[in-house]
Amino acid sequence: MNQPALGKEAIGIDLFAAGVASPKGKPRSLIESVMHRLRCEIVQGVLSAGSRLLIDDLQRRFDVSGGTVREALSLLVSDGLVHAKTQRGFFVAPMSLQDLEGLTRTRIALECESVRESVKCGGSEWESNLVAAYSELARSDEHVMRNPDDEFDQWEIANRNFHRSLISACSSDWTFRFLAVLNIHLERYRRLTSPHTLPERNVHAEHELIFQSALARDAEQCSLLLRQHIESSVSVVRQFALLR
Amino acid sequence: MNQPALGKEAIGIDLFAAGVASPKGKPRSLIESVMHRLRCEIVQGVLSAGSRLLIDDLQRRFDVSGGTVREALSLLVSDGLVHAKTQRGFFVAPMSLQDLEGLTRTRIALECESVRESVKCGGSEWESNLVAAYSELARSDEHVMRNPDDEFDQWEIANRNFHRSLISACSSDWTFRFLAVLNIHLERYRRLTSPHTLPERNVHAEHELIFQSALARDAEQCSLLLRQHIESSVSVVRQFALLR
DNA sequence: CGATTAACGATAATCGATTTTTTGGAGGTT
DNA sequence: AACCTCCAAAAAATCGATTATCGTTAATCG
Repeated sequence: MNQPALGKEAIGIDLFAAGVASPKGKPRSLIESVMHRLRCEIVQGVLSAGSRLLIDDLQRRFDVSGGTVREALSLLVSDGLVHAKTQRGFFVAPMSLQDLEGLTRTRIALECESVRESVKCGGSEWESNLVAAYSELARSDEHVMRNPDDEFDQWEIANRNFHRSLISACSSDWTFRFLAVLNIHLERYRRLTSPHTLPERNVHAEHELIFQSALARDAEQCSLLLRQHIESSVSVVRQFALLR
Repeated sequence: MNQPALGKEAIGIDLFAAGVASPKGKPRSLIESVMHRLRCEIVQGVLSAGSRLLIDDLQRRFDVSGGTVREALSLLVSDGLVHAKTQRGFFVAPMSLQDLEGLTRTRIALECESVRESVKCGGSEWESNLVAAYSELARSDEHVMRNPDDEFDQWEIANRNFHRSLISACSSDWTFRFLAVLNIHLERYRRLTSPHTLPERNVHAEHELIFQSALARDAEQCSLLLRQHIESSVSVVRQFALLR
């Protein structure tokens, strides 16, 4: 019968790159293009959290019809970057410390459990992917130290790939999907606060330890380090209390 | 500044009832109404997994314009019940044993971690909600034994409320949201297989044990029982191998 | 003077028509 | 038989205009 197997061309949430930098080919439709541009603007903070998304404005700004804008926005509801209220339009998802904490706890639940399983059952393919992702990230870590502004997009990609590689051995599509959503949102917080956290805590050292414990197949240790890694990034934000 | 605090009227995924039976008030717009009807049909299997969702058909069937259908569909992408492919339309999310397993594992990661925390930090309000939800479920468990067909919707609600109560003490909105999504999908599988699993394994007994360990504040035990509870429901499906 | 209602302007929701894109052959070529 | 190319039907994407709804301000009433 009919079993389309959900190809990579499915739109909506895309598992392969959710944030600003998208490796996906050229947009295949206006809707997709508008959706992508909106997503970037939201993640980058051009459209500020909580603000209203007026169809008319967007329609003029992107030079498309209202219906197209509406549909792009509806699709963006999928990854929670946009909220829709009946008869009152669309809004950029608000940001708050509470939201960030929820984001973080949920991420920990999913990612730590996944990494535990991956470390246990990962094969050689998993291992080599992980090694590759790690060295790429190590390179990016250095670059971003020098010129934070230029290299930030690249670092985001490398970071995402590293974390994805860690859990790629045996995680379900659903887990990937949710983590992708969480990561878009967390990226938004990172971009908001990154100008203020320049002399970054030693993220690189944390990554290295996680990487080593993964290769050493110490599932519990790896999971624990990962948890601390994820938690510590939120405490940086909390210190600056940029939110509310 | 602008902080709309995301009221309960937000559409898209709704945390309060995701499946067939929705306690939400009357739909406030055509889009919402179409969205809800489509969601029901998909969850109940009227629209079969993997099948194509033709705008023209739906438009005629629901007596609304194509644009309205498109937007309802776009919104349904949010909870993964509908997939959108650029220039090729919309599809009902496919079902497979693999998907079910992913759903289950992801649910376990989220729900078991959450219940652990809830049992630890739940106050008296949490406790009384849980007691209420449990007795409601116990009642439904009995009813559904007698006439499975009539009472199934009601049981789904009671079941959902019980599981939600368990973790309600300190779970984030994100966790709730994701669990709501997973539950819609799992409900679809339950409805698909429930005719074949009539003499249900003793679900009630499982719920009771979980309930008791929660009240006894035995977080680890509760989490473990919950994990087994969730796992065992998938193995039922696996036996019947209804999928693929 | 406070409260209730009426009228208005802004904006979301909806539709029907038009334009592209995809799909599934029919026929012809190697 | 496998592989193109071209064509027409089907379907999705897109638009511009119309209608319904909300929130606010102005007017009215007790």
